[in-house]
Amino acid sequence: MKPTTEPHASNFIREIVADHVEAGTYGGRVATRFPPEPNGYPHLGHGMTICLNFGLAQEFGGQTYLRFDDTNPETESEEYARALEEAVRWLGFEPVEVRYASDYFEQFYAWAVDLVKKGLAYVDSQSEEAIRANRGTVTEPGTPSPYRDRPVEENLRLLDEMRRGLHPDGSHVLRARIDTEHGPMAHPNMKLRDPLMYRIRRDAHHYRRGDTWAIYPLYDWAHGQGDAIEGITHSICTLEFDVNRPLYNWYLDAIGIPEPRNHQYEFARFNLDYTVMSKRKLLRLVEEGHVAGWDDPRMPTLAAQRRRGVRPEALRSFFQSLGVTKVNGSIELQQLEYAIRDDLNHIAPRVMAVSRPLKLIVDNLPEETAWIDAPYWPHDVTPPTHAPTSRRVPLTRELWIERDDFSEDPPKGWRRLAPNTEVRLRHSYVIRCTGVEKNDAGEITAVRTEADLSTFDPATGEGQNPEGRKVRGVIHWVSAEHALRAEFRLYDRLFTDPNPGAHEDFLSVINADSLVATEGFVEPSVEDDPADTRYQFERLGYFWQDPEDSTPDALVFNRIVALKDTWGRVLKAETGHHKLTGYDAQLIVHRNPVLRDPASGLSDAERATYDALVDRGVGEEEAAVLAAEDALRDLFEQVVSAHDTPREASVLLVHDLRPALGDRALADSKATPEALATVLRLVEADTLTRNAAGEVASVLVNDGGDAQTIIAERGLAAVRDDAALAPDIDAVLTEHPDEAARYRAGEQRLIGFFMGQVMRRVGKGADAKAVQTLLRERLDA
RNA sequence: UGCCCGAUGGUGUAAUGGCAGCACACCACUCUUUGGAAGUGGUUGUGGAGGUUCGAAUCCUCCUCGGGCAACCA
Repeated sequence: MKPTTEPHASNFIREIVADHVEAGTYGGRVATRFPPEPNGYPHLGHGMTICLNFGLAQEFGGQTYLRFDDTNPETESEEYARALEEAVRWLGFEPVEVRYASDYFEQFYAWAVDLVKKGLAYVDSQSEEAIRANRGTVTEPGTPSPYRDRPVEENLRLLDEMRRGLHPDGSHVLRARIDTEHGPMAHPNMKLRDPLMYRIRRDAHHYRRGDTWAIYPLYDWAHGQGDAIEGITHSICTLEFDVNRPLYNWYLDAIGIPEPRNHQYEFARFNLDYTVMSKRKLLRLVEEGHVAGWDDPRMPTLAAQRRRGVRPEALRSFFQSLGVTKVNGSIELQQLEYAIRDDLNHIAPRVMAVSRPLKLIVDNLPEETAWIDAPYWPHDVTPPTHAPTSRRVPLTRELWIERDDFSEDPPKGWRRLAPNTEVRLRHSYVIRCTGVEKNDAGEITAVRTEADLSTFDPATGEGQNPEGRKVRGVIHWVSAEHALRAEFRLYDRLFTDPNPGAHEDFLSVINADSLVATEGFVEPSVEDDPADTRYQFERLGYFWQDPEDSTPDALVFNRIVALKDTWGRVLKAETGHHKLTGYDAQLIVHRNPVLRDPASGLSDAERATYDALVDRGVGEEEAAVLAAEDALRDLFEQVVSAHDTPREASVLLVHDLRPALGDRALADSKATPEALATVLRLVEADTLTRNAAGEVASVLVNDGGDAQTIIAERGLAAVRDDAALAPDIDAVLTEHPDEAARYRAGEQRLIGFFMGQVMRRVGKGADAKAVQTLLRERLDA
């Protein structure tokens, strides 16, 4: 495996893959796929999926296919497919091969014929409406189609005719014929009510297959099979497909794909605040002209982020920071912005630009231009190798400064220029404001200043503070004579509400100021740089030239991301303007504790059983479980008849045996009543600790056998005498002197830490009470 | 309302019965020729109620809340 720079943060899917690799489930092989439908431009969500799939395979020495899920000719196109492919490469990944679901159509069809022959699929000739109506609802079962038992020969003939385009759209479909214990068309999972496999699209033109096919497979009848054909091991998709998983497996069973085969795992897609991510909504933004196109830098598409100037490194680190879970949530914009800044900070040379110019005149400077050798990098950034470390910046009497950097009536905390105050010109003199010039309208047209010539030496680039005073403010500037004219495009969030999708019309919360274009100036040095140089314009943010619109004669700079703005925060707080990011206080619902009857959910008959159990000494919670679960209660009675301690038996069965079962039925348990009774006897006799009893129960469930043997084999017999425990306790105390000191200093809760350490050393046989007594004795001594 | 999935500070995510940690955000301070970066410190959390256990974010029960599923979309 080739080492990567970014560490692999773990997540639940990675754990599964790692377990499979270690267990050799697929012979150590890992194969993933990125399976987009080419019906839209890829966005950040796709980026996450790309990084997950490719990253996982990369880490475990596996491979990843790019597979276009092009089963719907009506919405898909070559343009989208190319954009998707480009996005993968831009993010830094190379598919082992590019595949198309449409290349598998012949194989899918052969499998479909096979299913028909097996009686597992049929041609349904109901209308679309009838099919929908007969599917039932989430709460009511559906009705089997009158064509469900159509003879195999007829199905075969019709399917062939459908394929050859002999039937109009909508006249027939091919459906899977799924029988379960719930009866036909009655499974609580709607996906399992005879799902459609093929629909007729006679006149649709597929962008790759042309007109060769008159029928097209649906998602479920394509995806798992595509995975199987490619030998995918881990098929990762988003959460909403979890209900499709049983069908995914049903189809694989039906066509006879043996284990070890592809399996589906789901994770939560992420939402980003102040953004929409659905293809439909993005399409509307583009088509209705709310943005300039799919790659408008305000869009969450990868093309847009790229054009904006975001680097793939930043996105990869952002996705990494997000993690992979099954929790539906929303990411704050700052998390993305942090990743972008963090990436740019160490690769972007610092230069000066003025986005909203104001003329400033330094009256006591000489006429001739002074050229200052100004460092590209701040003291705390190590420049990339081979990067130039400085450039020449012209200093003249007339400069442009930022309009926001001067105030006639500065607010509290102002560290910029104001009448009679001093400020440092970045890389140059300390200047003092001596006056302002205004036009007839009273607007400031120029600021007049004088430089303290002792504070800077243009020849050496050395500067020092004036005698006895510390100048805190620093402002950036460009020479009015030498600066290059430029347009600056300042981007902000596209919406004013963190969750635009929650509004009936998401366009109602569109941010009118999401793009502000200004005319300003940039220092002349940029003229000599490669056009794709990413800069930090000091005190403004990270910028680069727009790759579409910028030309040497008409420079256009995109603001990739603003700098973190502590001053802006202070100002807004003081002026009472609430930050856009502020959330409404969450509604706190205080619920009164209610006294609950554990038996409240039981039927009358179960209630009687429950009462009887409680009378025999069984705890209420346990009694409720036993009353509701007949099989478990039968076992309970058998255990009790072997050893008559109902309370203890109920605890063992409900809290130890049942969880050990997991998803399996009780019938799969290998634990005999007699063995369980023995466990109870041993606990009663203090030969077995309660902790170890759970362990024994778990082994009994999985492997059967008798309690005594298991205890002997695993060394689970109770250990409680001081002599046996002392060595381990002493060892733990010696290994953790710091914790011991903290405990003695009053951090009593650390007893839990020590307990854990000792228990881990001795094993489940250790008697917790004895350990604790001994531990306290030692620690208090 | 049937089935499925989920719930840890404001946000994202760790802790796999044993010290509730990390990052973003926020606040304060240090440093600073970027109100950047960096550094130090701090505020804030296991949805609720019971149960099991020496010990529960973790296991069990019920409740609450959120999401998904009834396209000839994927």
